[in-house]
Amino acid sequence: MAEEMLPSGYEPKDVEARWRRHWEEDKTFTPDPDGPGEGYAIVIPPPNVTGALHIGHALNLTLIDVLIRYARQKGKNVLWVPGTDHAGIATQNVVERALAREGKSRHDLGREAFIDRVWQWREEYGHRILDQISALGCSVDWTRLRFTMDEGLSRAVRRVFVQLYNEGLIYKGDYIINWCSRCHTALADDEVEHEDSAGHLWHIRYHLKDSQESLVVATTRPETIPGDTAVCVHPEDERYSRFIGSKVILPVLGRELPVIADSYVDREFGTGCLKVTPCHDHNDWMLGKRHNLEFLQVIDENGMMKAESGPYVGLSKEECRKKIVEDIEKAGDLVKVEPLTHAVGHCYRCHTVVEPHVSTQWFVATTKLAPQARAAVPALTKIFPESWIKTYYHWLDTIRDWCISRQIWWGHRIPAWTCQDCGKLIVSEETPEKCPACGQNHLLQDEDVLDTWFSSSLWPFSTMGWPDKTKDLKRWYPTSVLVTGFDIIFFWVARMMIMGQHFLGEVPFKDVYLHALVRDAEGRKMSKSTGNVIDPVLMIEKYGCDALRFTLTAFAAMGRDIRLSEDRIEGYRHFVNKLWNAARFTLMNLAGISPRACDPAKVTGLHHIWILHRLEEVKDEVSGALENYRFNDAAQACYKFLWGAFCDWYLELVKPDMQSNDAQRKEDAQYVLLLVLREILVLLHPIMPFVTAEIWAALPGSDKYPELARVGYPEARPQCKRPDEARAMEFLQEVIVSVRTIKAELNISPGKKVRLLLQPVDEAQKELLLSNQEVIMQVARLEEMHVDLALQAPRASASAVAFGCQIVVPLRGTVDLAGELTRLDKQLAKLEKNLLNVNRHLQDENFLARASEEVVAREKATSCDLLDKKEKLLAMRARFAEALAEEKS
RNA sequence: GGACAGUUAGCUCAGCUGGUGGAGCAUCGCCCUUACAAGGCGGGGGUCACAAGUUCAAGUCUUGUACUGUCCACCA
Repeated sequence: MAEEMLPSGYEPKDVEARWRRHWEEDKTFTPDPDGPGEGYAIVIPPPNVTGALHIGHALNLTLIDVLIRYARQKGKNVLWVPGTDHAGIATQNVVERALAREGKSRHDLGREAFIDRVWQWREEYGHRILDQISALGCSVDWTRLRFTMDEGLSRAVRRVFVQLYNEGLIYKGDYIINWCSRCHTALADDEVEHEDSAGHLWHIRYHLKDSQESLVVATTRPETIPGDTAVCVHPEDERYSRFIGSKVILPVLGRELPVIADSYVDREFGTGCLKVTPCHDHNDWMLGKRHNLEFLQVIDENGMMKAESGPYVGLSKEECRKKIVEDIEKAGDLVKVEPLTHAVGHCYRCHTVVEPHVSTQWFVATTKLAPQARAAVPALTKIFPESWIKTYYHWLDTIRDWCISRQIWWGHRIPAWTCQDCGKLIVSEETPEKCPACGQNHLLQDEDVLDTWFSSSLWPFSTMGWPDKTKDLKRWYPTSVLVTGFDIIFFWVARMMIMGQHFLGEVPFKDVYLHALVRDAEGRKMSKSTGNVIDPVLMIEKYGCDALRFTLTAFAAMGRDIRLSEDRIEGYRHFVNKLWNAARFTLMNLAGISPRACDPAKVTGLHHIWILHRLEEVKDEVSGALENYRFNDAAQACYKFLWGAFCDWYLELVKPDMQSNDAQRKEDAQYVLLLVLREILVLLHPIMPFVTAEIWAALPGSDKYPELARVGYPEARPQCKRPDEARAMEFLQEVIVSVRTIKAELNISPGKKVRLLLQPVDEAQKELLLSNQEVIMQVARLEEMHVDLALQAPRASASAVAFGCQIVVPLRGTVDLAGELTRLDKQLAKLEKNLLNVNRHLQDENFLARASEEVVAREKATSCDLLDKKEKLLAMRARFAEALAEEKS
């Protein structure tokens, strides 16, 4: 590929496909655990196997890939494990929907056939998300691809379950849990989404048993009345204190209920009188336990009223609500109904209203495990941005035990068996042959499967072969950083911390970087129903992967959401194109040469010294930014350097060198040009792997050095840091810009060559101007340049001042002379404003006394410069005004 | 009810340790200058949400207010 000319337009599609194939076949990203370099590992947040790449994944994966590729450049031994999650409920739902289209339910198939069907589905569609990860250019190690239901990972799940059970940290019990009657399964607390919804507050009269008096309770759920087993008031509520200990009659059903007192009750809310339904409300459950109340379940797992509800048996809970309100109204006990907005729990998967439900479930005693995970932050694991630490603490501080059993089919089946003969519960990694207690073999495995997040919580070590003592684990655990969205800090991050510490004795990652959410241009969440999704796959097709990646990186400022719209991606495609064209220019001028050894610190030529100086700066900026997860800064630094310095200035400045007959001069320029391009390609490669790799391969002599994905981060070149020369270059740039501005503002065509007269402040400046005369003349488009320490400028001239040097462009009759006066006045006004600001400080005694010497000196210098410039401009303006007046007369 | 963000140019956002307000896009003017019109050059545009405080000096630190957003929480 070497030394070919690049085509005139960058065609991402072919290029990307070619490099992807190459990297995969070459196993470029498969590390050797015995290889050199410090270990650096990131595990992918495993996307759902049913998923399609959305923009959130794209952001997440891009940022990880940037870190991963950068770490490789820094000589680390880098592992990125890819994989997918079996996503229990989500996947089951997807397959069930497919079945429904055939008019079947999973029950028609039966458990085994259904699970086969899910595996089949995975075979067919599970690679889609993986292909998309690849399309995004992720440099994962495909040889280590994992799936949470793999044999190895399943073994890890069983090992963890059994050990926790034996340690008493997993237990089985009757509890009130969140029940989704559509998914037909328990949900963990954080799988319930609370949403405000408009409801009603029914005020209902409960008559006292032994008196004519009554209590009015307020409820949002009258259908649970049959399950009431007490009425509760606040112990210090004077309105009700006399009723405590007496009995009330349950409306319609007529049962007797005790009146109890508990400070849990909010006296301000409703009537201050609460009906207690222990089986159908989390708080009432708590009250029931505390006061030893009866537990009466009246709604079943399908949302239907049970026999215990008496006359309402067989109704749905919605029908029951209507009916029971009618009945109470008929009896004259409905005091009033008021509208109420309150939070109602919904299933995070299917959005059905969640019903608190009492049932037998398995739990992990996270209350016991949480303190260790809490203590690890920030000592062992740092969280970026820090603002999330509090949230992390708060969640662990208020955690309840984690309900891990799910009444679905797709997932890790709980490794627990009950002996049908003697009732013994056996928890074992392997399927037991017979009951260890009675020796019979009538064993029945628990029907439930584990919460998907159970296997996810093991991901950092299960993917590395645990529980075996593998080389990978030794080398790469704990991982270096976890990069993920803050939305799964509880689901996933905290639980990985818990499991990692418990089973490996070490936190699973040293850093956690929580990135933002990607929103649409209006700041709304992207969702299919709103129709505002930006499909990353489509963006890659339209604009190329590198443009998408650069956009996401450039917007990834810490702790802030990203508002993305398609035209931003389109905008950054221009940047990709700019790089491409800069490379084309470079190659044009490098035809036939091969890189030769040369000491860049010895190169003469101010523009070379300057660009090499800037290159050192940008190298520091990029590495500093990436090491602190400041992705946007890294992208910005590259952008500014490539476009603002390299393309806008340097490429223009070397053109005269390239046309020169001086072979040495041309060679030097070629050398520096190639060097700078190569290093900027390396810097950009983590963000834009494809276009940079493609250009790299086309550079002269590319067959002699490794491909870009294997090239290290450029070494610092301290001898090239030359701030004084860089400053001198800035002076020349300002001279050139001044000429351009004069032309533009006086309507002189930019291509029109003009005469330039310069009056430098001293010999050094004069020398500087003279030695760069050719460049200035070309870039500023001059026909003549005259430098004179004692310049006698013609009065009819446009003028400016840069670094004290007077810049004069004599005007001929063709231009609008009056324009120059307004131009100068505008400049003077701006100058005056600045001067006022600076002098306000300098005239303030407090400032002079208290500000640091350094600052005072700087302000004084600025003031002098401004004053000098002002005087020079004023003098020029005066002479010009005279000339103008003469001309008029 | 608690916690956490955000409020800077028409739009989207940078601005880390306090020292004369930046970028991209958009806009206006001039240019086909042999890498790039997906481009070049130049210009215009901001009492940095509001108020008080600390300081010689505040977009930057403190407190409060307003609005926006997110998360958590059992108000029946």
